[in-house]
Amino acid sequence: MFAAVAEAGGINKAARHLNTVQSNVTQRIRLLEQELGLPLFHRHSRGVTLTGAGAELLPYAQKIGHLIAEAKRAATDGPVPAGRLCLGSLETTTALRLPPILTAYAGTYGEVDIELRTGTTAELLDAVLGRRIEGAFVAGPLDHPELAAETIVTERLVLVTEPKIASFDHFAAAARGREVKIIVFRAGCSYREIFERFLAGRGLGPIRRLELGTLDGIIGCVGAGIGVTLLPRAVAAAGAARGQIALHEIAMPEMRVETLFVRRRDAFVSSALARFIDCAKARGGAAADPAAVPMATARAAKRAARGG
Amino acid sequence: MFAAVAEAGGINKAARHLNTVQSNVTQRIRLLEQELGLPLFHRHSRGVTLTGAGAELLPYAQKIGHLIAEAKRAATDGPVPAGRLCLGSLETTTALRLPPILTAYAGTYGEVDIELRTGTTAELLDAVLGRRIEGAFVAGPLDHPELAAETIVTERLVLVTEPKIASFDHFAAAARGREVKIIVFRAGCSYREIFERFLAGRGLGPIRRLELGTLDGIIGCVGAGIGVTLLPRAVAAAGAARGQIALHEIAMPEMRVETLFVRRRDAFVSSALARFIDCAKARGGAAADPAAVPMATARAAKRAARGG
DNA sequence: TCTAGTTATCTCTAATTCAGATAACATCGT
DNA sequence: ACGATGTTATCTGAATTAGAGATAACTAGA
Repeated sequence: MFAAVAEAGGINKAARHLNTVQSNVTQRIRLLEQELGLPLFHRHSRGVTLTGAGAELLPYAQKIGHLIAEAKRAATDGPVPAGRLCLGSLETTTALRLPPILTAYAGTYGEVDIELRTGTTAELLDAVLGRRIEGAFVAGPLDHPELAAETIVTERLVLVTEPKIASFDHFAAAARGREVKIIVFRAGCSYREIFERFLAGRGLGPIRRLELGTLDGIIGCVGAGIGVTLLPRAVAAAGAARGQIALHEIAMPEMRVETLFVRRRDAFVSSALARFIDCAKARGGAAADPAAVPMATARAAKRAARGG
Repeated sequence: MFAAVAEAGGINKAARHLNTVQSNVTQRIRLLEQELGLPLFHRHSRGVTLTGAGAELLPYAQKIGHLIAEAKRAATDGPVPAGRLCLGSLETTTALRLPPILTAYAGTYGEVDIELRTGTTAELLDAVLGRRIEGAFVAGPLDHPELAAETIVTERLVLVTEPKIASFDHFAAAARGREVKIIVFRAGCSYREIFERFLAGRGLGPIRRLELGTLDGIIGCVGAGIGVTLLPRAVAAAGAARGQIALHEIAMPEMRVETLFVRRRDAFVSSALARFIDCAKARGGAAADPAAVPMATARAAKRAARGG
């Protein structure tokens, strides 16, 4: 309750947030101050601010609160995954990599309710650090002392064009000085940033953007010559094998991107989360291919994508 | 309360330890189990033992308990040292090094109640790790991830004999095959172990031991030819300067001993403890010399000891 | 001056905690 | 076999505490 008041900046706001009334919060803060023998807040007309002693106490209160919540989770967690699992993922990863992972996981562990939110790498890392989600797929590389990361897949981005473009040089020649339309998943997609920097560095452009929500939509539009895109090779390979699109390797280090799964190092790993990470590592390489039936054929789809 | 029951191994014992009655503890454990929806203990006629879920919960409960205690200390701790300071020290250190530190500290910070317990290095480390004391003087070297250590003094042990023994070789010649009487502070004194290993390694002995509780007692006995001892050079130097005893250097790495002050790395450092560490580092080199008046002359005593 | 925001305090009810007494059970030693 | 001694579970009434509402007092800003 003390932590809630400190974080809300006022007893009233904290009371609303705690689903109780102001008088109650006031009383209990008063009792706490009495027990410690010193004031924890300065009261003024716009709320409260911490005193020195209060500032000393706050990190302990927060840690204690987190530990209590985590203790409950750890104690009630059984060997068989169950309960709610809150995860985060990049838009791109959600569309390209998550479907086979989720279908396999949901099929095996039906007792788990998965809650997924999408965001940028920065947003997701913040959510993980703030314990709002248990883990997230983000773009690497990453080095943070409080986070544990596992590489799910390392992929090579290739330029995807309509089939009649024979090589990257053809594309560059055609695009020089002319408008380039790029097709991306959504704003904030990390591939898009890489793509735009790449084009700008080559003096290609200006750029126009077209946003599409599905992988086959993007491949279809690219195949029809509406624009170009940047996709992991394995993801686009099936389309290329069907002659729908053409792939062009780009020899730049930025074209190697890795997808990581991150979680707080000090947080409890529920069995639901542990099995999810297993699942993600096992099936991370398999892309969502519209032609592939999810469950049993995920492995076959992966082989096909690589071979093609 | 849960943690107390788990640690005591029974509800009854825990109740006594918590200054309450058994029915109360039973009730609250029952409520906790009800809240979590699973049993935490197996009940049997000799008390209780943890279930799997209980074992998961215990470390959290302990951590939470420690954090609550520490939060109180951190919040109520002011910039001016006050309250109780629980420390530990080796017997030898207590006798040789602590007096000037304690008198200086007690003189400056009169509001602090110091509680001191003595023990071996292993006992003291265990007490620090178990949070029963805030810090302790122990013998180095030490490498433990949960402990922070500061070197208080590095000293060189010398053989102390009656004045008429001219050199170590004289002593060795006289002692070979004959009984050697060594004078030590108490069983468990780390100097004693070093000394006995050293004598055994040289084939000297057999050994007889005489225990004395004070430094000047030891020096007096050695001076009277009753036996020999091993002391830090700085400690024995004043006696040697007065011609009471003779010192003999021994060129062995084991004769370098360091005294460390250790504390838990993750524990809150009260201002009382912080100032004590300052004080110990500043005055750690000064030995307790019976001729020196503690307070103001501690520095002078140190100079004299070094110079002699 | 009035309004909208804040915290402090009082009061009454409901919930919880506490301590004691008792019951039920197992273990050990005679 | 039986009692002594230990254990936990349960019931009960008193004491304590938490909870919610109403009101007061205060401040900043319009």
